[in-house]
Amino acid sequence: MDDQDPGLQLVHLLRAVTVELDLLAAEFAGREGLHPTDVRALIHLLDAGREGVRATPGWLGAQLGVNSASTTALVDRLERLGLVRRERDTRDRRRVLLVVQDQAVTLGWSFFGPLIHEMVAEMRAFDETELATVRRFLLAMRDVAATRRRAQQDSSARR
Amino acid sequence: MDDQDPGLQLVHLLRAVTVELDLLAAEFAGREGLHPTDVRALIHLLDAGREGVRATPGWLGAQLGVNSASTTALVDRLERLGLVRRERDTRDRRRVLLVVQDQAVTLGWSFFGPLIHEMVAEMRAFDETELATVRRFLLAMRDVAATRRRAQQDSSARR
DNA sequence: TCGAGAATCTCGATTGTCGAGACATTACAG
DNA sequence: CTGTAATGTCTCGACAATCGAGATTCTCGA
Repeated sequence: MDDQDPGLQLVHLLRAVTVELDLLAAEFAGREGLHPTDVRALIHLLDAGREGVRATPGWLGAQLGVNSASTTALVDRLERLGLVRRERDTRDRRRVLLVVQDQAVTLGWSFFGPLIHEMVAEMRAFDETELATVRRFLLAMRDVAATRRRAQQDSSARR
Repeated sequence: MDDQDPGLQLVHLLRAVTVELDLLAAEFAGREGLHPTDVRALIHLLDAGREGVRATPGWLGAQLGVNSASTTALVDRLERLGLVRRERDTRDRRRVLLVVQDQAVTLGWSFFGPLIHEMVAEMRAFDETELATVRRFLLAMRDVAATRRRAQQDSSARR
């Protein structure tokens, strides 16, 4: 009935994966009494911690695509939950540094840990060459999306 | 500093792709004056249309993971925007069928069309064997997420 | 020193989401 | 056939996440 083109099939499949992951995150959010945005923020904060990036409200808001008022409210929530702590930057005192608390790491792991574990386990069915191919593919798709997003941001900022 | 494990790398990369796609959808939503949920609904409605599935409010709500009140409000919005039309099912008169309007298809294509096109173009850098590998990989990841989600839904429904 | 610009926060309004429950319809047991 | 349970959708009231506009505090270059 549809999709002879293997390319189209893959696009739909990739989207199906993102749909599933989003629903999984939403489910986790609901169970923990936090909102989908909070989970997304948690992801970025943990990434930042792992990569040694210094997180600030402005940075976080940019990552999530929300405005500054929402970011403040978001950080308030995360702070109230004990997931992050606000700390004035001593160098640039306009800035606030978001310090990820241990509890956030624990919470993040309780959700992502098992998921990651299962995914990595599934990957054992692929040899190194195949994983390299997948990696190349995902990088290409990410770049398409990222490039397209930047282009549209610019064109809307120009108005 | 991190990630010697190629498996972990891939998990993070997969997540990065979903983050980009979500942001892209959010950007599109904001530009068109609709909400992220509306875009997600549009995706599922177009899929249903393409696959010949008869969409109803209950079905749509289940796809999106929102409750019935939100679903009603969502369908109200979509109907007001002229994207779908409500139509009573003559066989089971409790049901309402969601008929996707041409305008929805046009709108969906204006967003997904170029994106899909670029992605398919990028895939020309892969031969058939490689695409088959990617397909196998994505199917595995989707199933991990889907299985995990169902498991957690069941465990929370049991309470 | 002064002014432009950056980073964060406050305020008021809008609106998407939820929980509980109403209503109509269908399915099924007796 | 009849009454009862289950299903699909919608209504209502409350909550809270988000936004736009603007205030505040601070940095940095002229």
